[in-house]
Amino acid sequence: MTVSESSLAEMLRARGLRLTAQRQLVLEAVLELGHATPEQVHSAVREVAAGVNITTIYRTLELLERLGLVTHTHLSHGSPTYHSAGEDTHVHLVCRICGAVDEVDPEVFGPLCEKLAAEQGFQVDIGHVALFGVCGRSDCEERRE
Amino acid sequence: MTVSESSLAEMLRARGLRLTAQRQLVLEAVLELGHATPEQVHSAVREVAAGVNITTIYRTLELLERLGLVTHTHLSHGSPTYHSAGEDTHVHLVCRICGAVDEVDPEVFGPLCEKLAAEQGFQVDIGHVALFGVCGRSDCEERRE
DNA sequence: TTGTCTGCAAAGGGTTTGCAGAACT
DNA sequence: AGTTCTGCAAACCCTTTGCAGACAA
Repeated sequence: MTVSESSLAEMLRARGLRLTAQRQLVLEAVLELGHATPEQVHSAVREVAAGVNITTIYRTLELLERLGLVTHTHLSHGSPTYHSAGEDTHVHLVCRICGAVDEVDPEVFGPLCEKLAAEQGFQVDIGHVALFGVCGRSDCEERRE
Repeated sequence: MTVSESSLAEMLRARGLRLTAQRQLVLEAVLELGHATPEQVHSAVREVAAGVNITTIYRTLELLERLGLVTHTHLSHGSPTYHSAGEDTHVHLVCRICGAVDEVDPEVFGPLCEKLAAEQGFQVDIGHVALFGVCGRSDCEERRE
């Protein structure tokens, strides 16, 4: 995490941009939360710095995405969710019943991606994939959100 | 198409609901358009019946979905797209560059689904799947929307 | 100091809701 | 006639934009 913090400073500097408390806090929040909507990031940041505006969250998430530090995915209806764009790329499994979001190794997608590339010339963007369905949890129904 | 029309009447009647011109038009539009946002369905319906309100489109799409006649998917940012819930289930490939939406046989997903079911107990909802990536079209860039 | 960043307020797009009149059965 | 459905208008949620003051470099 501290690694990303310092690289944030460097990446910003390299582009003539500035390191601010807000930017550090937003990045930290995304890294900690795992999958979070702008709203959730906002809440997390607010716990540390109450005055931060939601507008800043949106602008900062966009910036961090341009810098390649985070990515977003549309896990279902409504707001997108942001997560770190680290090496640990993963595919999302979203449960239609309870809303749980599981992650699976993109490895599982290998054969499929190759097939699509070969037959359709389509390059799948693995980090952006979300599969909807029903999770196998025994308490799935109860967890319904 | 006429088949769906009459079954629409039956399905509605069976639930004490009513068949209206608007409902027939919305269903027709979805069937014809293939993949359409509420906005696009609205435009299509308006060409036949000018006075239909966007509110009615939303309410009708929701109804048709409850009846199992159509489904929706989130192909990218913004509005969802609706399509018929017929037998021709398909998976969507959305190009991040030009926005094209291709369809592929869900067959391709068979092995993956089995693996996820076996290893994670997750039942993938095939009709709801959208994969993002880059299509192989030679004129992809130019088609950019 | 200088140009970037932030907060605030307001606008914008898409979707939903309340209500009274219109329409289906 | 009795309900359901529709159109209209307004409310809502989420996101973006304009602008002046705050702040990093």
